[in-house]
Amino acid sequence: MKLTDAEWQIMNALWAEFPATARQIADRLGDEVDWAYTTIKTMLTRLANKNAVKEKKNGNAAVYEPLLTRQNAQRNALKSLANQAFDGAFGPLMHFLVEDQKLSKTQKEELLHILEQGEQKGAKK
Amino acid sequence: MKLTDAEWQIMNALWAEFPATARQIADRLGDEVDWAYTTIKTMLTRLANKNAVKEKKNGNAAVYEPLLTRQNAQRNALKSLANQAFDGAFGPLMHFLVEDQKLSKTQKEELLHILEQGEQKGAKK
DNA sequence: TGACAGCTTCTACAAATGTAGTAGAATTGC
DNA sequence: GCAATTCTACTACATTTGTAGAAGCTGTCA
Repeated sequence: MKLTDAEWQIMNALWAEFPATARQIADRLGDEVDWAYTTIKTMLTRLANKNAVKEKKNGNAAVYEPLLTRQNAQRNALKSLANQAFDGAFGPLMHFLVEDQKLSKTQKEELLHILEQGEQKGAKK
Repeated sequence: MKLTDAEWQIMNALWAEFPATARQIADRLGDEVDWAYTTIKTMLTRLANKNAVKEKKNGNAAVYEPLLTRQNAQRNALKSLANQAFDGAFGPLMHFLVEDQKLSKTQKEELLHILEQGEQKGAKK
C-alpha cells in the first residue's frame, strides 16, 4: 500500500487522533494546507477504497479511523525507498543516514543505546 | 527534485555507468522492466527537461549523463520521506530503522563504527 | 415548519505519470 | 547508391493524483 503526498497529509491528521470526522481532520489540517472541505472528503473516500481507512456511518455523518497503521505505512515507505534508491538494502540506507545527516550528540547517543539494546536481546538474524 | 518510480529506474541504470546512450540504458534495464525503447527515450527526455540528466549530441544519437547525483537524489528522497512520514525528523526515522529492521550483527557493528568515527570528528551541531 | 448549516455523493477537470506508436532523418552494410 | 537498421522528435492516450464545485439530504433552532 503506497500513499501519495496528499494521502500522507490526511493520514497523519487521522493518526494524530481517531476516530475522527472529516470535519475534525479538516480542522487539524487547517494550518498546513489550504484545501476545500470536499477535497479532504474526496481523499478520505479514496483512502477508504484503498482500505487505508474505515468509514463508519454515524447517522448522516461519517467517522473515520485508520486501517493502515502509521507504523506499517512507515515501514512500506522505507521499504519502497530502500528498493528504489538503495538497491533494496537497508544497511546502506542507514549508513547514508548516519553519515550524511549530522546527528546531534544526543541522537547519536540514543542510537548507540538502541544498538546496544538490540545487541543484548541477541542478534536475531 | 523529486523522481518518480519510473525515473528512478532510469536514473539507476544511468548512474551505474555513464555517459551512456539510450540504447545502453535500455539494455541495462532489460532484465528489470519490459519497456519499449521509445518509453525509455521519453523518460530520458523528461529527465533532461527536469535537469536531472544532460543530453549531449554525438552525431545523430544522444549520450546521457546525470546532472543529479545519486547521492543528492537519495538525500532528497530521504528528506522527503522524513517530512512526510516522520514529522521531518531523522532521529525517529533512524530509530525506526534500527528497531524495526533486524540488522545483522555485522551491520550493527558497522553502524557503531560510523557513529564512533563521527564522534571523534567532533559532534558538529 | 421552514430556513440554515453542515454533511454526503457525484461529477469534473487539469496536471503528472506510465507507456508507446509513427514518421522521418541519419547511419551503415553491402 | 541504396536497402535495412537505428535514432530522434512528436504525438497520443489511459490512469493516477490533486483539487474542488454542485446538488441534494438531514438535523436543528426559532
